Amino acid sequence: MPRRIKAAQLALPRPKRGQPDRVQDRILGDRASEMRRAVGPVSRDTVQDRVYAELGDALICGRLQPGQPLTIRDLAAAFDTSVMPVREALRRLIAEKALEGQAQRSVRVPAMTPERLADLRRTRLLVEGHAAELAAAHVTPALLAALTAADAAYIKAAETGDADAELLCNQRFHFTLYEACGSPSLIAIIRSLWLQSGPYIRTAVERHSDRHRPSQRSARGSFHTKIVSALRKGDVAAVRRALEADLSWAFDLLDSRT
Amino acid sequence: MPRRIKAAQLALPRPKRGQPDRVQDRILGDRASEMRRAVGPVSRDTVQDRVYAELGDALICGRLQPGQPLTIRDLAAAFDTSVMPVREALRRLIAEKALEGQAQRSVRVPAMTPERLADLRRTRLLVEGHAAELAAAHVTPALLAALTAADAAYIKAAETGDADAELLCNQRFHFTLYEACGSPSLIAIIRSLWLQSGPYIRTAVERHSDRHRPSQRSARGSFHTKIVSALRKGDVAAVRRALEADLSWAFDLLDSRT
DNA sequence: CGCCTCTCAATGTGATCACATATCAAATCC
DNA sequence: GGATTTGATATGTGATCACATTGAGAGGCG
Repeated sequence: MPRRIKAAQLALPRPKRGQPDRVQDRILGDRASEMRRAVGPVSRDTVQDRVYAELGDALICGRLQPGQPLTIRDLAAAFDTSVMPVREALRRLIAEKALEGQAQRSVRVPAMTPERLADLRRTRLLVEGHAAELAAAHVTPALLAALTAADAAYIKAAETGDADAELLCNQRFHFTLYEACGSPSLIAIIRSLWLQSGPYIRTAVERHSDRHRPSQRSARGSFHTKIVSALRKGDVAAVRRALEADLSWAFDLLDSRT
Repeated sequence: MPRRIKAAQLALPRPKRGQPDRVQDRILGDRASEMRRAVGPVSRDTVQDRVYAELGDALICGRLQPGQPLTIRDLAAAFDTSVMPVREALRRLIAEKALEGQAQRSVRVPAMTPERLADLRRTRLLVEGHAAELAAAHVTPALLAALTAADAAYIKAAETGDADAELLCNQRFHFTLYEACGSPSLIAIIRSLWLQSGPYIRTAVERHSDRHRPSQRSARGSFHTKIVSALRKGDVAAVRRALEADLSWAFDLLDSRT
């Protein structure tokens, strides 16, 4: 378990040290940002929003290992900012249970225990299953097209063996489905659950890739395909069953050798 | 809609202005705190933990009105601290969707819309219904005793017409049940949902109290009693039905005249 | 009279300093 | 030699200052 946070884990857009400029200058003074501001009503990001988004991506994609400590000053150095944006970003992630932090103690990525794994599995089956049913209840051709494309992208990524790409495509497929459920509260809950289970899921995916040859790696893709075909038929119950099979497949990999 | 936060809304333990001491001195140097620290492994609270807890209570009990703006400096003055603890407490509540805040803009208690109400209702029925089923699956005599006592306390509070006491007893009854479900992730989700719906639920309860005489105010208590008796029989499905009736009763009051 | 612009106070965000606590290792005692 | 204590360093938390953005009201123009 690495004691220090490595910049590579965060996939930083640009560490760009040596220049004593401030991040807010780089972002707010950036020509691209100015253009975006002029073009559309884009919600003006703050620095802490960027830190939060980067850390969230790192968690969902499993670039941060369970149990790893995250110190404010190290992260601030990695993002080349002061401690303030990091403090608030960590506070948000702790509130969403994506990180755990006791008072006056270092923040850590939660450790993986069998109990926690079983708990997350049960809750995800409940919430994501319901979201899938809601989405299936008012399915549109546009949704089917988007999911078909996302499914194809996932299968392609899985065959290459690139775990990062595979996890990203899996995330896109699922959230394309969930965001069609029309329930902001459910979507927020699901996002929190993904932040919590991200560090573990990567282990499952890599374990599967190690065991199987590229041509056999599309097991999960077949679940996605089943979801799409059930949606096309309008079979709500079958959509839920296929989604639950997909989730259970990943969690079963973790249970088999924890 | 009040533009300024009134200290009474927060039920502050002690504003105690005039003395230029710091809150952390009052808390950490307090004799009671020192005793607690010596006695048990109590998680040492920080100032932001206290601010967070106070604001959370105010939200769940409906002392903050939907749409009301909360400014960092006003809250800091009300709590007699600097802005730092308030900033982090608000950030946590925003992350839990209990408050809404765009970048560079004031934090507000979310406004009540029919869509949001319907969304919260549906999600609460799903999640709290499931938690109740889990709790019913392994019910214990201790749980039954605790719920019976909480039910009695609620009915008593409802008859007095004290909305604050009634809401507090209702909260205690429900969370006594939910915490028996054994799922940390579900409990965290439910807490977030209560923070979100608290500002609206108070309206429902007060509306009911206005319409009915004290002797008729125990409508909700009868739902609680039904939950307990179903639990005693071990009838899981009936527990869920009774809980859903309780929740629907409150939300129906809001739908009837929004 | 209505709409626009300009200005100023209010407010959120970031940076930096100060300090108490936690953490870890070397030193000490039994 | 192992457990305990005592240092020094690391780290989270709170306070304060600085600054850009927001929002509303006064003033001016069509």
